[in-house]
Amino acid sequence: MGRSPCCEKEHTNKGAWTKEEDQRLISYINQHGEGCWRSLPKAAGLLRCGKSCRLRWINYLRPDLKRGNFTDEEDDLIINLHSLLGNKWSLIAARLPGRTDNEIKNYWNTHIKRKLYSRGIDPQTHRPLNSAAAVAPPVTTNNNNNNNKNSNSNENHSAATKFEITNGSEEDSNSSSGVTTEELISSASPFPSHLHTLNLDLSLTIGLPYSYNNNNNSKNSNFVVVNHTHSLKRQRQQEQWYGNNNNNNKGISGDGVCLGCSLGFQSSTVKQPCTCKVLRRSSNNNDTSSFYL
DNA sequence: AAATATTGCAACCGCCCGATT
DNA sequence: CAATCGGGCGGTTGCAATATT
Repeated sequence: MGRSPCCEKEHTNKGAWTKEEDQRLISYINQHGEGCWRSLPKAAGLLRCGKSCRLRWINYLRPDLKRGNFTDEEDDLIINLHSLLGNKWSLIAARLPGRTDNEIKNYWNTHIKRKLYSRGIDPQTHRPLNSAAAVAPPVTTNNNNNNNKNSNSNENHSAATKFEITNGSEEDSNSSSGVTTEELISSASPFPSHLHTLNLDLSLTIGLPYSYNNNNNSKNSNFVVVNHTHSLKRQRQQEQWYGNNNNNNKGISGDGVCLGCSLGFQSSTVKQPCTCKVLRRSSNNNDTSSFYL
């Protein structure tokens, strides 16, 4: 039954890759192409897990990677795509040639979050921070701002296209809604798909329902449980951005949700487990969320 | 200049899903 | 049909580099 194990874990290297390992991987893939990551390490003479090889290649060694700083246009595109797709980094990365999901994820966590916070926007909900815990009316995220040098006239798109994501958990809301991600993105953009990397001017109105509930999670539930524990690192970061929370409940806000949770932080370590459980409502069949573009 | 704190990012972990046996 | 794997993904961690005290 089944297959043989992926790799002998006790005989694999971990940690940072050496130049020699990189070279071996590059030359092997140049010769044989990508694929069959399971057998690649042995064939390439690497003492690495296939997964590790794949990750190294995709995130670092691939020749088509665009290294270096993100442009303002890329920033805006990431923000807009995130408002549509959430933490679907691979989908977002697919719209940014030369960028990897890992890179975008890191960039989001280290730069864009802060940028949005400084603008008074909750990076998880893309709503103004002071309305984060309330059921708020839709907020328009309009890219025709001062930073956008490519503000092509886009008014038709602002009003013309409406998406309804009608199902499921955040995991794959598109697949079960009848609207594919590709359609979603393509419809959102006034440009051909190959130009989505830049000049994408999404005037978004996001009307996700936003309420907390204490229901238990289950596969068929309409709710997604986000069980947070907060790393000290993130906690410090958060305190730095917003000031210390002097609440005696150590960050638990009045509605029973700690500040970190209410702000959408989802990191965790074993050091500081947070007992707070946030039930974040997802869009589903009975819970239509609309995007006005 | 040294110690300490913070930041950024590469890499790992663990889970999920479809494919395979 | 069940067990198992491969590939892929999102979340998290470890650590080097950098900034601050």
